[in-house]
Order: sequence, then structure tokens, then C-alpha cells
Amino acid sequence: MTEAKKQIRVVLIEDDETIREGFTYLINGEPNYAVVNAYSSVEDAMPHLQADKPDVILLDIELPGMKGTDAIPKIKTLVPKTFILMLTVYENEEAVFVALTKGASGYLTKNSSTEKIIDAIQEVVDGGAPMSTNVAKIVIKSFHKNQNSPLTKRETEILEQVANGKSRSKIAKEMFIDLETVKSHIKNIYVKLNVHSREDAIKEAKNNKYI
Amino acid sequence: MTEAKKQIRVVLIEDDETIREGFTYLINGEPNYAVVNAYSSVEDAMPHLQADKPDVILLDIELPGMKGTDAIPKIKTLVPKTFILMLTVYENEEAVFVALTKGASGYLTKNSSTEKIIDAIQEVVDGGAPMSTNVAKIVIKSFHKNQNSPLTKRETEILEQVANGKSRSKIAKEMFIDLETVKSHIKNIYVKLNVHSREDAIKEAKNNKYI
DNA sequence: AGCCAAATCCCCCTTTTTGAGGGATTATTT
DNA sequence: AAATAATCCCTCAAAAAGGGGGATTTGGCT
Repeated sequence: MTEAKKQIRVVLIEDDETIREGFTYLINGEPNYAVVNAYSSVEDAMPHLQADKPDVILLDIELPGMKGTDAIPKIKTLVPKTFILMLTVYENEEAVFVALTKGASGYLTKNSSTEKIIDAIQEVVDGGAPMSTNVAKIVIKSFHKNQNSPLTKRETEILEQVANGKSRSKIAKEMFIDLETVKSHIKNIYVKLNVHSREDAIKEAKNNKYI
Repeated sequence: MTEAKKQIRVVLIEDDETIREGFTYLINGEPNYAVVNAYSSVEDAMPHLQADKPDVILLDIELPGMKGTDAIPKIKTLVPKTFILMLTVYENEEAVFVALTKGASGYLTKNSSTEKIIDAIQEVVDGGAPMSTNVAKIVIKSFHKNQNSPLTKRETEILEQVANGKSRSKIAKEMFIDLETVKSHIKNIYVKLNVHSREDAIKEAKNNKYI
């Protein structure tokens, strides 16, 4: 079976003309990669995306008009099979998570080399998830729990169950302890976290990554 | 200012003798990197870690005796400044997240090239978070929401608040709608998700990544 | 051996919340 | 015209939450 190498169709959405033209030139210089169109805003791009049929969209996160992150769901609706690779200058922690939850497949900084960009494009097409090192750092850090939690092991376990929406009686049953024990733990948790409600306990614990 | 290149001290904890010796040989072959000790289990390693003073520990996740993930917090207690790099053969989604939440700084597959391993060691020492491509994929996928949620936008917003531990009355206040409206939405959510409690709604929604 | 923190369990009490059963009205979109 | 989404209304009983006061037992560390 001879396998014809498929051309990978790329669309750029980036307001900076220099970057836009630079990337277009660089990507078009690669065999098997073609920039089918480059737009300076999401609004400009939207009406053409279905005709462009891109495999990958390189999307700037800081755009005039509609923001890059807001554009993701709209783009996904128009062309659901297209992978979205975010491009950014500043690594904003919040923006990274918003973009990822909304469906971006990867996250690159604009200073990446052509080689890295091309690699990343290939990687998303192959179902991967390219990230620049700084973004990886932000993501992994978000997983790390605070090692200086004031809560004991048991208290942490219980608060995690509470955060999963479980009632105290359910927690008691599942942990094979008495309801009164659960109540005691929760009382102690509230004192330690200086809160007076489930909501605030969860909020406080999540903010400080105790859970 | 002349900067003396600091030797990077590496400890290996890996039960497979071939891999252990291979990695030791390879890492010692690099200038500025030294394997100060290599152990076949966490139990063996624990008593020596404080003397070894490693900058980085390469930790196998599938170990006899104490599991790699359980070892992380213990190691962190002994030598808090040491970075932990997980090594794995199989990418188990659950294990990845457990390791990361417990404090691992990176996650590599054992088939990685020497170059990648060395790069990763340097990267964690520099405060980075190296991940093999497959692990990155798992992590990013975990952020993606299901695009086929049966819930409406408003219902999703409300269920997110519920999952944050908020009471219905609090949600009503914060969203500037009546308590009765919140109750209606939650009733509809329960019907759509085919559940009869907050706990099950949250569980179902999280399992399917509706929230 | 002695201490302390952690985990367990036992009462009291009031207020709030939840879940379930019925609805209705108004926009918006198809 | 017909769904769909979002809003609001009423009743009801059972469950849960939060706060107050305790006690006992266990495990780990000095």
C-alpha cells in the first residue's frame, strides 16, 4: 500500500502582522504543511473556517475583539475536528486553564522555534498535546498539594469527601465510622480553617491546595 | 563572575537491575551529572537519602514493597528540596495524577532516550516540569470538558456552584435569581443525569466531564 | 513510662437544606 | 406553532448542617 503524505492544513489567527506573516512564511516553507489562510481576528476568521477546513488552527490568546479563549468553543462548533493550538506571549495561569478546559489541544509560547512549532503541529495532528516547558510547569504545579496543611490525614480525607458532595452520614458509612466521628472531624476542620460552613471550608482548602 | 558548574546529584530507585545499571552508567557518563546511589526499593533507599543529598531522584512507579506513589510524601519529608522524577513503563492515568498531586515534578516513560532523561533532570533542577508526550496528552485530556453535555449553560453553571459546596440559597443570591429558580434547575439537572442526590449529580457530571 | 496528637464516639439543640410533588410565565430559537 | 431555556410559585416531610458540651482510645515520639 502506497501512502500519500497528506498535506496538513493550517489556519493562523493572530493580530500581529509581523508574527502572522513570519509564521505563514515559515510554515509554508515546510513540505507537507500549508497555511491555507491567516486572519487578524476571530471575527474575520469565523465565516471562512468551514471552507478552509484546517487540520490545525494556531490561535493567539491575546486578540482584539473576541478573546482567544472565548473563540475556542465557537470554533469547535464550526469545525469540530480541527485541533486548536494556543499561542501566547505571556503565560497567564488562569488563561492556560481556561483554554485547556474549553478544548485547546496544546499551548505554545510565541518565541518557540520554527522547528518546535512544526513539531507541535504534527504532534496535535497525531493526537498529542504539545506544551512549552513553562506551560507544563504551570500545569504540574496546579496538581501539587500544599505540604503544610494544618489538616490531619483523616481530616483531609473527610474534607475531600465533603468536597465531592457527600453528606456526613454517607461519609460515615463509606469510611466505616460513626456519624458523630465525622461531625467531630468536620468541627475540627472548621476551627482549623477558621470557617463556619461547608462552602467556605471547601473554598479555603482548595485555595491553599489542602485538597 | 565565574560560575562553577555544580555537580547534579542523582539517586535512582528502580527494581529492575538492568535498567538501574544502564541508567547509572549513562548518567555517570555525562559531565556534571553523578548517580550518588542506586537502590532497588524505597525501603533500601530511605535510610540513606539524607546522606546522599540528591538533587533529583528518579523513582520507578511500579516497585515491589512500598509503591512509588506512596514513597513520594515520605521522601519529601526526608529531603524536602529534592525533586522527584517518576519513571514508568505503563502510562496509567490514575497513577499519573496520584504521583503529581503527591508532589512529583515530572513524569517520564522508561523508553526515553538518554538525552531526554538528562534533559529532564536538568529541567527539574531548573524548576521545570518535564513530561513525556504521552503523559502530557493524559494531563491535557483531563482538562477537556465533554462537548456533548445534556445540560444547558445555566444548568452547568449551577451544578458547578453546587460542586463547590454552595447551598441553593447562596447560589440564588450570587446569581441574582430566585431560590425557586435554582431549585427548578437542579430538579432538571437530576432528571437529565438520572440521579436523585447532590452527590450522584456531582459524581456523574465529573465522570462525564460535564463540569 | 509518660505525653500528646489523632481518631473515635456520645449527648444536646435549632436552623437550614434538600429532594420530591405539583405547577406557571416569558423569551428565544427553530 | 412548537420546542427549549430560564425564570418564578407553593407545599411537604425528611435529612442535613452547624454549634455547644463532652469522653475514650490509640499510636507515636520523647
